[in-house]
Amino acid sequence: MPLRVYSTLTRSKEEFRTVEPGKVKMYLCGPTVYKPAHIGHMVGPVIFDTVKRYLAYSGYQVTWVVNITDVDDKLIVRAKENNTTVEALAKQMTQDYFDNLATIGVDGVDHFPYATAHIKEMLDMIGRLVEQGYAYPLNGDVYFEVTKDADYGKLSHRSVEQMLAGTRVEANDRKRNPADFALWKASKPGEPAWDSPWGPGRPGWHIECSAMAAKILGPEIDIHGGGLDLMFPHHENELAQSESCSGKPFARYWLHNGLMQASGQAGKVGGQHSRHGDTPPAGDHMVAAQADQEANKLAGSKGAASVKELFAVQQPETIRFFLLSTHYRSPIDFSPENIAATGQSLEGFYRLFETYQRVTGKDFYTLTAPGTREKSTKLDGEPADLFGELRALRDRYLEAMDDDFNTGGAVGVLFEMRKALNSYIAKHKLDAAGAKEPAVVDALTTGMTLLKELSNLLGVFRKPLPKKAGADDAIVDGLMALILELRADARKNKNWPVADKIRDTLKALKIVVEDRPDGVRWNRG
RNA sequence: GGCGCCGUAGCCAAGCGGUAAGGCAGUGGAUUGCAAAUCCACCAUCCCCGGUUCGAUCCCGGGCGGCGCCUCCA
Repeated sequence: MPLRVYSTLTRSKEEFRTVEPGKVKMYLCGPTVYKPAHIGHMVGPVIFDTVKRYLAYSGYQVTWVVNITDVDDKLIVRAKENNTTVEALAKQMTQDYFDNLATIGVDGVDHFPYATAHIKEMLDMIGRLVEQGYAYPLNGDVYFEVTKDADYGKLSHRSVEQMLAGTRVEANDRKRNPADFALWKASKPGEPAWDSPWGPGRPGWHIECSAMAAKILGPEIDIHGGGLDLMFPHHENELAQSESCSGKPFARYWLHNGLMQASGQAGKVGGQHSRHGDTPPAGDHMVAAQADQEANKLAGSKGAASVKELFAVQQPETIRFFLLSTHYRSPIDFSPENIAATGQSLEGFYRLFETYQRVTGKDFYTLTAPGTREKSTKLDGEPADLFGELRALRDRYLEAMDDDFNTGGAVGVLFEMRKALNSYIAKHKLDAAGAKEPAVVDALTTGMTLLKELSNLLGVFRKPLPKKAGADDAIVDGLMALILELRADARKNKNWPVADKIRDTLKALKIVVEDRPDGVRWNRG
């Protein structure tokens, strides 16, 4: 099965064919760097990082660009609030963004172009649009004239007439059409400004993506990504500018990811109102509805924790897994409970890695797994039952990913693979004392290598989890060694009450003690 | 008002024409001094009503319910 992707442009799944054979040009709308990133800002990067991994695995040479918007109204406002400069604020927040990407394992971005470093390219593009009659200057501003673009609205599937009816498009007499949008904005005193043929000003919101994508990737790209919320107006406008300027189709596939949603408490209040039967005053209803909406908008909600705060209490790997456990186009309900449930479900994998270590003396994390589909782990010969099952699972995994990057389905297969390997270990009593058949152990390594190969594609299980311990490690280790030695003595003498008391008391302290055939294991819970 | 999305077990979540993957939780069994972990087994007819079809969770129509965008929020 060839790779198929869903494009917003056609509202359907299409076979994936690149502009240039074997090469993929991918652009993702990046952040406006005016405040610390929250979880929602990680959704796109994690998804498209995974997309890139999968495309590379499938044999493509991928170039991925994510822009950094470092000039914008929000930046100007916030810099003023914080008594700093736009430059300083942008620099600080860009670093925050980079740190978070690294933490959550997004390392496939090839270029991070800055808007302020591409003013010239933007002005060139605006100039061409004006020359070609798609744009007009007006009192220092320059506007794109939507009616000049015959297929304007094709991405979000709306027409100019539709947009005018019943919308709140800002009334502006001076514009030729209310839907016309700014390519260039004349600056007010004190605002960041660049010289232009139309006077000092700064770029409009959409032009930077058009200009930078064209500069780095060329006028025709393969994949354009972004959050669903950006589809209109941002992507629609970006598309209009780019295609009007170049006369070529801008992006072959538009991929929009679903948004992160906070389960809103306010919504429940509103719902109860209506269920109780007494009609709340219209005003209250409006307030409840608004509060509800606010609660659902992570970006808008002031309480949304920064990702850094989140990483402090949740493993970044858990968050990444959480984001990939559902299809990228679906909205995800963010709640501490949901994240915790994901963390819980990952425990079994870490257990398996430990078991593997015990059985073979090898570290799962340092296994070298094949990086391409062509060279995928060999599963020929014996044991036919295990290898046969793994082959089937691999097929299902790749089938899921080939179907519009269905990471949710792929994650499910990973769980089944875990079960198959655990089952194999149990069947051959590999985790028990005694000599083991080398061939049987080698087969396990082959299976684990496949697991590594496939989990690499999701960007998970790449590195051991950081230890939970604090600075008192040496002391705790020493004390634990002593306590467990005393407990071992008690057990030897079949003094179960003492042994169990030690284990139970430690458990209350969040230290889990397990008696294994080959010795005792303890862990901070 | 316009453009869309969604409704699968207690929760999360694949499947989208041939009688429902997986995970968490739960239940029974194996193992264990007892636990933990692990293994084995069990655990849903897919919001409702019509239609198309030999056959629908999956297609079409109509409801009901939830949600997003149209506001420089990723």
